[in-house]
Amino acid sequence: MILNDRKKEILRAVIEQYVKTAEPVGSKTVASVFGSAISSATIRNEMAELESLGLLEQPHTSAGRVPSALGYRVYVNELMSEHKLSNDDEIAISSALRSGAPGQGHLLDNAGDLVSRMTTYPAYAMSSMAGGISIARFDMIFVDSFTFIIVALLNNDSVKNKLVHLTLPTEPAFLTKLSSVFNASFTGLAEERITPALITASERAVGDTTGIVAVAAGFTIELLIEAKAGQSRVSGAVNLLSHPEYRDVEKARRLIKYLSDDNEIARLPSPDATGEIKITIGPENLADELRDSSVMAVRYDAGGDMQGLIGVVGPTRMDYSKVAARLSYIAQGLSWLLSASELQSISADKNSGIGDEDEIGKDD
Amino acid sequence: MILNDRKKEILRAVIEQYVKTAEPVGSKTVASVFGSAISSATIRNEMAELESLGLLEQPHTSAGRVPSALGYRVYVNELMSEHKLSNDDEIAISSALRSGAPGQGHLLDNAGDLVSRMTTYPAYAMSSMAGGISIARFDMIFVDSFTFIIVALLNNDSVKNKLVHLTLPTEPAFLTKLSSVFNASFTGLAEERITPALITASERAVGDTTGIVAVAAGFTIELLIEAKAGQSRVSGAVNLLSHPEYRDVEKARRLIKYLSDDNEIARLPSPDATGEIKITIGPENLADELRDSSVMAVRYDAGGDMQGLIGVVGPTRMDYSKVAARLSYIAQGLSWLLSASELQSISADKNSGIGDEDEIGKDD
DNA sequence: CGTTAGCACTCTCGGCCTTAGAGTGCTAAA
DNA sequence: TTTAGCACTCTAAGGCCGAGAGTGCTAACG
Repeated sequence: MILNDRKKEILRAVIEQYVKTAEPVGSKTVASVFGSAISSATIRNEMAELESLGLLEQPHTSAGRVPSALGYRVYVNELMSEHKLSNDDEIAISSALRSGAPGQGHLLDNAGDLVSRMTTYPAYAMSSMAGGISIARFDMIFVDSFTFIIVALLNNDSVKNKLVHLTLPTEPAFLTKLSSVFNASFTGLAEERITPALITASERAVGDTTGIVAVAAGFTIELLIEAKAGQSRVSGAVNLLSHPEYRDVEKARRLIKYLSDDNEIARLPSPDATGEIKITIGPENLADELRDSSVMAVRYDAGGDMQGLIGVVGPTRMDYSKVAARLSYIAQGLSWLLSASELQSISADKNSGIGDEDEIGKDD
Repeated sequence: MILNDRKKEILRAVIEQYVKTAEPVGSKTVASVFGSAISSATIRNEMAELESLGLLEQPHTSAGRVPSALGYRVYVNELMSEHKLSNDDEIAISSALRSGAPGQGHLLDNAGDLVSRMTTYPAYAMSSMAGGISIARFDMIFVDSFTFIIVALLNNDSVKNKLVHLTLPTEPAFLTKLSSVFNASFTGLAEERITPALITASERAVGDTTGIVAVAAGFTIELLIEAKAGQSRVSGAVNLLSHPEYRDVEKARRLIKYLSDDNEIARLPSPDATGEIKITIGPENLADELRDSSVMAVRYDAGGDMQGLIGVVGPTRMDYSKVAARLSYIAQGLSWLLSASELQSISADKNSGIGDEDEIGKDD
C-alpha cells in the first residue's frame, strides 16, 4: 500500500485513538493530535481518500471514521511502532513465569492464564511435538494379582499412566514380559499406527490367551489420545465479556462456544517460525466465528523437539502493538525457561515449578 | 407455610407459567389455567394475599406477579410435583454415561459436561475422599542415571506421577531403597502431615546426602496438592449466556468469574446424604455472587470411600422439578456405574470408559 | 360471606417527533 | 494545496402519546 507520510500518520492516529476509545474518530480529533500543524479540513480530505482506499470506514455519514480490517492490516504491517514494555509489565511477567500460577501445576494453564491476564483477552496455549506424540518407554507396575499400572514415558518428556483391573489374576513375571513386548512393539508409534494387526502380533508374542494384551493396548491408545488432546488449552474466555464489542451476549456466546471446542483451537492460526508473531485480522480468519475478531499468536521453543504456541483472541480493535510486545516477551520467557531446564535438574528452588520438565503435560 | 389449597394451586400456576415464559404472570392467565372454574377477580384477590405473604412480587403496579425467592422455596418444599423423565432423556443420559463424552477421559469433565448439557446451566462436579487424599503406594521407576519417575497410587484409586531429573547420578538399587522408605513413611498421610521433620528422618533412613529424598518428598507434596485441586470442575459456564436473566453482560461476567474460582466452587452448597437433592434459592446462598441465582446439587456414590457431587447454577427461575429429575437420574447412573465398577475389571467393552476406575481423577 | 362483573386507575412499552451535537463534504478564498 | 465557512446529514437522547396489560376497589349477586 503506497501512502504518503501524512496519510500514514493520519491512519495511525485514527487507529490509535479508536483503539483507546472505541468511538469513531473525527477529523477534529485527529487534527488535535498534530497540534496546529494541519487543519481539520485537510484531514477530512485525507480521511476521505483513506476511506476510498478501503482503510477506513464510516458507520454512517457524520460519524467519525473507524479502521477497516484492511486498515488494521496496513497499520500492523507498516505503521505499528514497537511497544516498549513497562518495567512493571516485565516484572509481572517474569515473576509469574518463575513462580507459576498458585495451585496450578500445568504449564499450558499457567502460560494461558498469564497471557490472558496480561492482555485482558482470552488466551490459547498449545504444545506440539515434531513427528507427533508417541511413547518412549513402558513400565508395568504390579499392584496386586488383579491390578497393575501402565506407566508411559512419552517422547515429549511427560509421563502418563493408566490403572488396569483384571478379571483373571496375573503375576509380576508376566507383567515384565508384557512390558518388554510393549517396549519392543509400541514405542515410537503415533496413536494411529497402533493397529489391530500389531496388537494381535503382540498377543502372540506374549502368549496371551486372557485378553490382557488387548486391554493394555486399548489403554495405550486411550493414553495417546489423551496426550494429544491435552495439548491445547483456552484460558480466560470470560475476559471477552469485558470488551464493548462483545456486549452483545449472543455474539460473545458464539465466540466462547467456539473457543471451547478443542478441535477448533487446533485450527487457530499459528506462526511458522519461533519468535515471529502471527496476526490475523477479522475476515482474514477462516472460521466464521472469528470474522470480526483478531487472533495473535507466537511460537516458543519448549525444549527438545517440542514447540509451544500461545495466542490471544480479541476484537479487531486491539492494541496490536502492546499485545504483541507482551506476547513475545512471555514466549521468550517460556523458551528460555524451558530450554534452560534441559540442563537443569534437581533444584533447591521449589518455586521454579513452571520451568521443570516434570510440569509438562504430565496430566493424567 | 399454611396456605389453602386454592392458594397453593395459584402459586404453583404462577411459578410454572413464569418458569416457562420469563414474563410476569397476570390473573387472567392464571384463571385460564383453571378453565372457567374461578374468575380472574377471585384470583386477583388471592394473588394479592400471596403477595402480602411474601410469596409473589410485582415488578410494578400493573405488571403481573413474579415468584419471590420465598415463593420458590414454598414451591420446592411443598408444591413441586415429581417430574417424570421422558424416555428420550433417559436414553440420552444413560448412553452418555455409558460412552463418556467423546475425546474426554476425565470422569469429572464427563459428568459435568453431561449435566450441563442436560440442564442448559453451568454445572459443577466434585469428588471427595472420606479422610482426605493420601498415597497408598509408591513406585520409583529408573529411567536413566539422571532420571526417574515417581508413581503414586492414591487412596482414591487414581494414579499420579512425577518425572524427576537429577544432577548427581543414581542407580536402580538406590531407587528401590528410596521407594521402600517412602512406602513406609509417607503412605496414608494427607499432604499437610508430610512435615520437614518427617522428611529429614527419611533422609537419614536412606542415608541420602545428595538431597534426592528432599526433592522426591517435594514432588510428593506437589502431587498431593494437585490431586486435591483436581477434585472440582465447572463445565458449560457459557450456558449462562443463553438465559435471559443473564443478558446483562456484567452480571454474567461476575458469575462466570466466580464459578471459575476453584476455592469458591468448593464452598458451593452440598447435600448431606447421597441421593438427596439440595436446593438453595437466591438469597439463601451465602455468596453475594449467587444472590439472584439458585444452586442445585446432589451427591453420588463413587465407590469405596469416595463421594462425588454434581450440581448446577442457574437463575432462580429454574425448572426445579425437571432439573432435579435429571440431576438425580445422572447421579444414580454414576453411583451405579462407579459402584459396579468395583466388581468390574477387564471388559471387552472399550466404550465403557466412564465406569472404569482408571478414569477417576487420574489427571495429575 | 365468598365470588364476580365492572370500571377507573396505574404503569410500561413502543412509536414518533424534536432537538442538540457531531461530523461530514463542498465551495470559495487564500 | 490548504483552509475557513457553511449547509447538510445522521444519530442519540429526551419528551410525548396512545395502546395494552393488569391491578384494586366497589357494588351486586347467590
